[in-house]
Amino acid sequence: MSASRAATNEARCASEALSDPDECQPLDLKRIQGLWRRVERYTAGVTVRAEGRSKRLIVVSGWAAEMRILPDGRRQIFGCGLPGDVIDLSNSGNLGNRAFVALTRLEVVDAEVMIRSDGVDGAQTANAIERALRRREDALYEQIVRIGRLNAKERILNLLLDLHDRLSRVGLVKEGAFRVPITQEMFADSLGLSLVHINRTLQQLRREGLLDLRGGAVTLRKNQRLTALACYQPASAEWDAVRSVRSAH
Amino acid sequence: MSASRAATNEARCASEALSDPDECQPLDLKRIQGLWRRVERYTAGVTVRAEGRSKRLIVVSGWAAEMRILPDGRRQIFGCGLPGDVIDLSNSGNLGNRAFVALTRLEVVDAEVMIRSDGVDGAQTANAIERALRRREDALYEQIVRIGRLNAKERILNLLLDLHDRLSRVGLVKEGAFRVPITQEMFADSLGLSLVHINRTLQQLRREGLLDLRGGAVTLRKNQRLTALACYQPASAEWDAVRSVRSAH
DNA sequence: CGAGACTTTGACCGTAGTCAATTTATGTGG
DNA sequence: CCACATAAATTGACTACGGTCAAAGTCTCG
Repeated sequence: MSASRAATNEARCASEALSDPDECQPLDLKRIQGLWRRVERYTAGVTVRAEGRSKRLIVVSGWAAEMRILPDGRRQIFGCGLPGDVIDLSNSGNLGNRAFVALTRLEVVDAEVMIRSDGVDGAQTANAIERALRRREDALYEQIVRIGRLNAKERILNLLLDLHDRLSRVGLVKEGAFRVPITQEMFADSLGLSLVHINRTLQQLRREGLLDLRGGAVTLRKNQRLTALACYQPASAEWDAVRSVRSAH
Repeated sequence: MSASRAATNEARCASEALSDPDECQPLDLKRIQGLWRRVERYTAGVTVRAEGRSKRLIVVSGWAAEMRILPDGRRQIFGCGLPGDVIDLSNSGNLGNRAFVALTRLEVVDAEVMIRSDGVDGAQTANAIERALRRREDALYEQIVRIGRLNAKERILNLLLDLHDRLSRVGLVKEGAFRVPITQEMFADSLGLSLVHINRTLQQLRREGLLDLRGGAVTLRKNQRLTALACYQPASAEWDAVRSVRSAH
């Protein structure tokens, strides 16, 4: 596959990701192709830095992970940036540090450039990016529920279902299967578990026929048992919220 | 204490919280007092709803908690809204539900109203609110590290240090002590632990002389041992990020 | 004083972590 | 295309942190 051919495919991905199924227009493909020269490339393992351009990037192809390393070496992965996701490097908060690291070959476009180059539809593109930012924040909440209240099996299934749906939206799921360029160690650091436990739980899930994992590609056997086990449809929080707070001093 | 007197105090809190120590002016107290009639009040246990006004509120006094209840009754608390914090009710994301619940008597002001009523300094107020929103997002990351990679003792100390610093900024820490209107059950649901384990760990921390807990007020014995145990100074993430990713497929 | 919420304690269990070794990819250079 | 080096995945044995269940003790407040 030639480089330019790859470019076209990947642009398609980002375009679909930035368009919500319901209300919004997909981005104009030609425009993204026009941005071809503005694509930044990273190789796996490289940290994405916020130098000499805006701090918001759109992933065109590849995977990135946002993470922190604690002083003693422990690592926490906050989430993954997939094609169509926003990478927001304005992490200059007062609390500690975060870094985005490319997990694969990674291509990104400056969000500002994307908006400006969009002429008439600038506002639309800007909107799409706003929505992507909101999705990213939602993902943080989902991550908290995962590692805060789900057990190992649930965490893994929940994360895989999440990845499935996000990749599905950008056309990266083929016949139920999708690539996951993530080592079990990274799964562990994402889900707050140990490498060994991830391995054993994955095997258990395989034995139970809930998923299929071969050659870096995953297939989920989606059925009611799986989605139930994954706690994937978060229930409405407002029901019992009151009941369980009672008189808080 | 009369109602109007309370109002003055609480306005002071929000004002200080919205001003960062470094660059920004505190809000004009008189203006907040002028908003007195626009304050919304909730009693402990009530869910804050997004009806008939903007979706961003500023906490003037009291505590709120953002949480989700899973279908099977498990609960996850995402974080607390303290005086000066923003409550963002635009949680209409596609993924599940969240709710803000008052943990004490709670007073809030519509952020839009606050900005509009601020005449000349509208932009400044708007900025302060932007910063508060960013702090809130940062808090989500801290929460993920806490429940993802810290053990029970670390989680508790880390959370308490966080609360200490946030309350300190709004003048709610007196001689090292601050009120925490949070039951141990809520600590548990915030930190991803069980009620019983929270209780035992708290006692251990007390025996070790790391903190003092009496009558709903906490005093942290701040020293190097405590901050070290709490993993509270998040290290720079970029150091070894690369080392541990290597070739990710 | 009694009721309900909250905290504390004990006994026991189980999920997940640790350590260490082995097997299986994945790659790279010869 | 094979040999070696390195990263990843897998397995076993053992440990421990934290969960569960159940009961008793406190605190508040009407």
